[in-house]
Amino acid sequence: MTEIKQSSTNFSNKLALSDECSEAYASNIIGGQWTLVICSWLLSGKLRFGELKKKLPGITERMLTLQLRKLEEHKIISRTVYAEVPPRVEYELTEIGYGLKSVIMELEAWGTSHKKLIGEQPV
Amino acid sequence: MTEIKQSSTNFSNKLALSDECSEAYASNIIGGQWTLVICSWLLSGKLRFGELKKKLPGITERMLTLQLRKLEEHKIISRTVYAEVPPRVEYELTEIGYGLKSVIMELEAWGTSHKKLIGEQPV
DNA sequence: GTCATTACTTACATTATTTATAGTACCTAA
DNA sequence: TTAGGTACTATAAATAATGTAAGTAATGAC
Repeated sequence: MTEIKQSSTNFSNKLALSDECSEAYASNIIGGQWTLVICSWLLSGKLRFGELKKKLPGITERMLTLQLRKLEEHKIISRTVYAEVPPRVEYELTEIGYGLKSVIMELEAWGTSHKKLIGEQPV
Repeated sequence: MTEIKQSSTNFSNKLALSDECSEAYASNIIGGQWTLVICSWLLSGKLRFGELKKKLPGITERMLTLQLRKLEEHKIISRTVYAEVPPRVEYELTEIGYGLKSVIMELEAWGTSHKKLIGEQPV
């Protein structure tokens, strides 16, 4: 967020990886702290800024804004502003955004079984 | 890596999210810069430290070590040391680690189509 | 004795991401 | 006139992740 330093090694590493590995590319896009959770909420329908905020306990408005902007920039969500007062802004998954559904489901399934495995660990 | 500050807001946010969202949990585990790429290389068989290093242009030994340690800690890979000189260490996916295959494939598919979509964007 | 090889470790520096806190514009309703 | 709701923005600070550079142990080849 804020500003990325395009001369950093980190930047060029990410670029190179993204270039040759689609999974690294995808991970860079959706890897943010709240990104996937936002998407998974949006999977069940459009939501307003304030509604998302309520669903994500602990997120700051700044973080939510940043993540939404990033998602919008990557065409994963669309943003609709209604010229009302007080303002109303709705966020909705785009088609490619909705395509994340299977990714999210796989991740969720894996996460669940991993949690279970670790939980079973003999102490 | 290094040390996580367990009193930070970030830490408790991650904990809370991981707790209620398996996809956020999974993302925390495999979200590292090189994690998925390492796993995807290991999907096709065990590899030595030096072999991995060659396959990941740009990674430093420190980073590779850190990521491997983290993966090992999460039981995603196993580490076998052969008492030889010079030393030989092999890394291999565990069963749960191998379970990441479908996650990786979904991510890769999504990444590919996203790349294509963005590439088509009218300038 | 010296060098090469391998898989690391250590100390430190830099960059990136996340959090904290306060403030803004707009109109409405009291 | 004042307060209130909504969706933000600005700035600074804290935390986390990554990178740089150098060094280590063991042993066999020379």
